[in-house]
Amino acid sequence: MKQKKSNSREKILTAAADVAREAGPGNLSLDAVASRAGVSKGGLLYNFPSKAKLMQALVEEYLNDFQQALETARAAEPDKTLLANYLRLSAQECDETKDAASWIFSAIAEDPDFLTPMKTFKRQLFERLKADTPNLKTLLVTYLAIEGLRSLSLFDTDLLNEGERELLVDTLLEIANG
Amino acid sequence: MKQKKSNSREKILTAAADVAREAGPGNLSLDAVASRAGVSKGGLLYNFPSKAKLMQALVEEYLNDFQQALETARAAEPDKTLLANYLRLSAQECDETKDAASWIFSAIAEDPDFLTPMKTFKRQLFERLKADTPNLKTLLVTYLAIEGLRSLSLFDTDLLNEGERELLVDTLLEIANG
DNA sequence: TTGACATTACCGTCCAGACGGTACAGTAAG
DNA sequence: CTTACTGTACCGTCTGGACGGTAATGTCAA
Repeated sequence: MKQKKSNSREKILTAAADVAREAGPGNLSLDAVASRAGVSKGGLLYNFPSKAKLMQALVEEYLNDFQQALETARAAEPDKTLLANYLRLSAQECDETKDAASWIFSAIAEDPDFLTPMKTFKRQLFERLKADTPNLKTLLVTYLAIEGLRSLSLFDTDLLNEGERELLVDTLLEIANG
Repeated sequence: MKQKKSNSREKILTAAADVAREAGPGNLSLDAVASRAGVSKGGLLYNFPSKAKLMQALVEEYLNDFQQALETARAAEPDKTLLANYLRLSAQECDETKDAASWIFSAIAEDPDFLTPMKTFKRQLFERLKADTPNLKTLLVTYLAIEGLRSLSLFDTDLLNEGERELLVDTLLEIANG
């Protein structure tokens, strides 16, 4: 019964991400989100009874999307290892969505506990990777490196140029497949 | 002695970091910082004319400390490469200061531009590393991996156990020296 | 030495504005 | 009648920071 929902929910969620990016992570107010979404404040509160619920939904949606993308990638290239799929998908995500995940800082500012689902998600995925990857060193180095890349993109630090990023990802995939 | 030693400044700075950690990044209020530092609000505003200045000082102090630690480490072990020194120092920093840098999120919530000094610092250091490291692949992989480790510790994600972290750092140093 | 003034380093209060959230009446569609 | 809102009015709280003191510490002239 998950599939119902008005399109307002989706509009509000993307509006929240937009406001977080444009107004800054600390200025994510319900008023701003509502007006950005073209919805009244009452309407927002109807869909998300509190700011906390909105944040929660933001995190859950993000996690869902990633999971789904991972499964899709895995189905599309079953010959590749899970690690290789994960690395490529993450690199791609960092590449395209410039700082789309800036709302994460809003969530942290509101309450760091909102990240708990992300942590458990990461832990589960890491366990899966450990079970699937024969060489622990390989996993550690490549996983952490891609985590570093994610960190740079999250903080909007353009430290690497195009060539360097490409070289890095290629190298990581090489290591993962070696 | 031209340098007036008002120890209030230092007290306030550490108090700010403490409050950020304990009350959460989004609840860093001047009142809380002042009372935590054992200083009145007026006194706080005397030392830091605005919240923005306080944040700025926090960032600058952090950067100064790191730079100083790096130079010290370099002087102590001149035979090691700059990269090796950087990796070890960063790993150590992630290890001991659990989530001491939680105030960073406060700064971001206040205004993401507060991170600009950190970005330029990183860029300069990275340029230095590039000039000093013959193999670019080596630099990219190890630098990003340590950045990943820093990210995990910043977000307080205890993904790796003691052995894994040790294995990772050893491997990185091996790669850097290989 | 002393008295007068200046600066430093801080105290404590007050306030305007922003924000999350509530309440409630209305409405258009199915 | 229910669902999914709109719109307005409102409340309590929190927060940055402006402001007016004030005690201690210099500084300097007589």
